[in-house]
Amino acid sequence: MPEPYWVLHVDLDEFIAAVEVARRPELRGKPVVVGGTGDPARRAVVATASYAARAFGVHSGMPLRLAKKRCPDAVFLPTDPPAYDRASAEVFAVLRTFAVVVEVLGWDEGFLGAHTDDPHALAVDVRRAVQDVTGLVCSIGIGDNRLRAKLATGFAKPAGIFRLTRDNWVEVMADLPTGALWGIGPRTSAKLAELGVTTVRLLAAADDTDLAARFGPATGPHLRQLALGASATEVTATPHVAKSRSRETTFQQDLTDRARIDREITALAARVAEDVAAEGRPVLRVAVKIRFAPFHTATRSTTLPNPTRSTTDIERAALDVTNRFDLTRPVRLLGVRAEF
DNA sequence: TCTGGGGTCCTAGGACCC
DNA sequence: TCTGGGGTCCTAGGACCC
Repeated sequence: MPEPYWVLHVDLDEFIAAVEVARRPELRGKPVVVGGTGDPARRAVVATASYAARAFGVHSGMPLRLAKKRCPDAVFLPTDPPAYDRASAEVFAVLRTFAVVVEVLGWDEGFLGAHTDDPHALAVDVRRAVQDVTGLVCSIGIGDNRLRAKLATGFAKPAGIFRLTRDNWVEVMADLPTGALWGIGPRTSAKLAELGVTTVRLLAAADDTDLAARFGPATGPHLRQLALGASATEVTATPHVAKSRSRETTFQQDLTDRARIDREITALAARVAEDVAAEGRPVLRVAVKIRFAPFHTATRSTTLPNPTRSTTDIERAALDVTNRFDLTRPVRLLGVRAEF
């Protein structure tokens, strides 16, 4: 009899903070907040907070200023993406030593597809190997599909292993708010609540026609599938091919000078062109993103007359698109994106 | 609590064509 | 006369995730 197929979701605990602590052992166990330049007075957010800092109510995505307020004694560190790239590569190298298919989801998480009679034993082995080789601690979710494996990890943390399948789905998930599902965020959760759908159980029992009317023909019914715990099972090692490349900057002081805006757009377009050149694929569209003070975001884009890899073409297109905005309001962020 | 940076996918309206 | 219906592309925005 063939061994059953399992999906494992491996997720590093407090990854970025853990990488920083690994090279500064004196910080172990202390509140550590990594984000921006490490200066909590500047416009930036928390990339990762250590568990000790989370105890003070600090979490990812929170403005550094607020993190400083909640946890004044925390050590604030700048982000160092190359260091996280290296640590991530080490972790995935360990995962690939196992007889599994490895799919990268991000710096600090991935899926494993495995044929095994004992997924728990496999998870124990993987967790030990990752810690032995890299010093980093991970949690592992075991599922009979991708969604359940991913959600299981949330119950496994920190440093644990949890199994979520069709057998315990209702018991574990049914009474949780819809926002507990992977793919339902605050907006969708609030809209569902307007329909009286507050829990996973109620969403699972909702009417597809009603959901389609509110969320669109594909998204509506898809939401109910999430509540049933249904999802794809396939894990693929095929490397991800980017569909776009972008660069954006939030300015410490809002921009009002038009010439300055054009210079910044040109610089961003040049950086994007550099990234694109490394990719070697021609660009089909160019988009510009502008966030006006206090926080309203607009985008404009254009399909290029001809596919191009040329820096000047990309810069010119970005400047043309920029011209289509009303630039009388102060600008907080500028971004340029190239699509393949 | 004044909210980064880098991505992806879906929706919807209008243009345009047959 | 002022009107069908389907298909596809373009564009802007919304929402989500790490």
